[in-house]
Amino acid sequence: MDFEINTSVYEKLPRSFYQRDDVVQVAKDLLGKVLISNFDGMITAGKIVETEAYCGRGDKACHANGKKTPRTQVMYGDGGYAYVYLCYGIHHLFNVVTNREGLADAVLIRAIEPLDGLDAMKERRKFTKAKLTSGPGTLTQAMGINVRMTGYDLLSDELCVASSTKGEKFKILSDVRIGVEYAEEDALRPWRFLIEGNSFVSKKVK
DNA sequence: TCTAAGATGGGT
DNA sequence: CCCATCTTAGAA
Repeated sequence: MDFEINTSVYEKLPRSFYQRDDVVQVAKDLLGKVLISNFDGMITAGKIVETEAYCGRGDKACHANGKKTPRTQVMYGDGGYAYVYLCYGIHHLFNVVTNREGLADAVLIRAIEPLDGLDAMKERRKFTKAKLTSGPGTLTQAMGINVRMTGYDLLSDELCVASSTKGEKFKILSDVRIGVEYAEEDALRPWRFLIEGNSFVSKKVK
């Protein structure tokens, strides 16, 4: 499939999309949108098919749950910037910072359906037979996203999220978030969202 | 300084 | 099931 960075087809989401105060709604609205990266002369793009919401106030699963540290600083900034952190010393997980200055919410992007730059993705994934972009750590590797991109403006030309004018209809499924069992009662929040029937999600719901 | 834990992924 | 791998946060 051809993909062109053409504003008549793919339009960057405006800052106001990210600045909304309901991070759960933003997580749902990010499904179906297109994540685009342009690093090292390689353009890659994919449809977002799975997300998770994290709220900075009262959510024990969120890194910035009341605590402001060097790592979580960017989440306290304005919406529409990248928060990328290293997980288990190996995986770079990409989040979209949402809400306004001082309100540290974010949406973790957990899986994409590749649309463009398949060769670059496979090369970056070292041609393994494993999953290409179905998981928060694999999609970042495929798209060349790493912790150095923390703070990147998502309205930039290197890394951005755009809407497709195709307007496909789909049903949204929700489930508990993955890997946050330590968060006690907050682990039960059904804040993982995915596109029903899409085969590129990281895991099916129960 | 020291250390345990972690929003995972891939192989056995 | 097991483990690679290393930053971060919080404790001492």
